[in-house]
Amino acid sequence: MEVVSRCRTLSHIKQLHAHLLSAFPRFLSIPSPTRTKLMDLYSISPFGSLPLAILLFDHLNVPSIYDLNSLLRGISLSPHPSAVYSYFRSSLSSSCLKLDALSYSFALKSCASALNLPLTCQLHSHVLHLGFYTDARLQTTLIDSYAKSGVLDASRKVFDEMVTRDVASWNALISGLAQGDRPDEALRLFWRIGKEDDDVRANEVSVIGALSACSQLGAVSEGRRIHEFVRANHLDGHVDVCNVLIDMYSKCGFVEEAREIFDGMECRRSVVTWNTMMMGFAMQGRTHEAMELFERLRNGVDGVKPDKVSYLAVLCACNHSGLVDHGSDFFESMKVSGVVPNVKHYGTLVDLLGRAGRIKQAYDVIVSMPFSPDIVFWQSLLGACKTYGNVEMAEVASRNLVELGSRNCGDFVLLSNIYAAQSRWVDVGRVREAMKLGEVKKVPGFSYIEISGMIHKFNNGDRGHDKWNEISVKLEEIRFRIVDYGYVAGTGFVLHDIGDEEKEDALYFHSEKLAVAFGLISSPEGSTIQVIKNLRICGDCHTVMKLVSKVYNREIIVRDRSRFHRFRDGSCSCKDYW
DNA sequence: CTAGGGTTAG
Repeated sequence: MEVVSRCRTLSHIKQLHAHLLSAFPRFLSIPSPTRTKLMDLYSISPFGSLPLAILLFDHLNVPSIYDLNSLLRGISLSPHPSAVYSYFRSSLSSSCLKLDALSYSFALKSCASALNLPLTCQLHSHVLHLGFYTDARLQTTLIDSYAKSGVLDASRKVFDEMVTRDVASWNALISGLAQGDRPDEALRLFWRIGKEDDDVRANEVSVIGALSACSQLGAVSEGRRIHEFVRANHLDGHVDVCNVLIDMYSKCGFVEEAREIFDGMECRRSVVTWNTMMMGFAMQGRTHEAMELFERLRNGVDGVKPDKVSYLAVLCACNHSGLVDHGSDFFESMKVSGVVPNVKHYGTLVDLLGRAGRIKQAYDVIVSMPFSPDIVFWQSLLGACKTYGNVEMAEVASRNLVELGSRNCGDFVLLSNIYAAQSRWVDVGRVREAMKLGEVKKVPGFSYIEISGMIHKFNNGDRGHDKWNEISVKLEEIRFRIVDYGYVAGTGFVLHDIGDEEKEDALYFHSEKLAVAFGLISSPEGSTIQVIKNLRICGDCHTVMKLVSKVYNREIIVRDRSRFHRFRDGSCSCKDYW
């Protein structure tokens, strides 16, 4: 058995197998624990020997539950984990095999990866009937399966019902909440670790979940608190923890701090480390630094090579600063180095070409790609058409968006604005009619803003905010001051018009306007206003932000998806944008 | 005898 646990490569396993066959006449006569262990090795080894394990299993006259479980384990780790269920099902009807908690655990895991919610529920009720429900690891698997199927309340329920919880149970729920768009709850749960269950301490997985929640919220102060926790508990020796710290600081707008972590790492950097750092620079438009890192990576530092995400990062960096030719070169060199471009690479290339005004070229890429374009491609092309006033291509893009079933009001508004810019009012009316008829989904706009360590969430047209009176007074003031400055409000952009659903453009701007006004009343003069996770920065909103930064002499940083816009003294770091 | 929780991406 000792020899078995030392097997590290496929040839080791095969040697062992041969050795066992020389001692025993047949595979079937190898005594059970050893035989099962051998199967287990074949089953879970990362060298593609799972088919061999399956072959051996099918060969067994009387497989034990151990044999079955080691097979299920291997399949659940393979690229096709849903195959677990066919073995599971056939064993359900077999009389000689009694499935145990472990078998259910693997079956549940495969449900989660297949996003099969009904089956998850069914297995859950089996588990209850069979009396396996008290098994903590099985319950953790249930939490995870429900979370991956998007039913976080069910995960919570299982979590609350648990009698004895360990770190993994906490982590399963924290990660579930963080990935399921409920980052604030994830953070609250993180700080509860160790407070109610004795002997449970947060570990590296817990902080990874909590930090990824911070990145989503753009909550630096919270992130710093967790960073402190990481240092105090000596968790900063883990590469993955460092990666998430880099990501958190970058996504909150503090690349410098991300860089400090990157440079000061005591453990070896992985590709993910490099990619995360490059993405951080790309988001901020610091293209040079991103490209420099890419070159170092290409020269094989840290013993790692660029992968598809590395190429994506460098493409994003080029996109952000409008370096079309560099971007195209990277795209070509990626193909040469054997990295196959995927949707995201093509998406970035198309966006890059479109923003640079090479609309026809962008269109040619879309129609000649090796796969069919999704909604994002046409949205990106439509955005470029708006910038360059290309009505013909805008109509092509819109037609494709409708065909792909887009219900996003932004797509319609964009087309309408393109017509409006050409004074084609009949067409504008036609688009607005179509919006009313076509059940176009109104995007619930919201944004987060951080002011002295506190995160505030603003909803679309949020008149119910407790500072509403002050905010509305401030909005009026902003309006007058920027009008004095010579700004003429364009279509739909009326600062005091919050909550007016009749004006489609207003749909986008509410939360930004609220957040900026709130920032101006709540933060000390001269300080930076950080608006995080905005709906969309476009057109008039961009203009107004620039003016506010000049008129009020304040820096405003806005994160719009994967881009940071830094408004300062009347200009913006995103020059290629509008 | 075996098991559960994790980071980068248009």
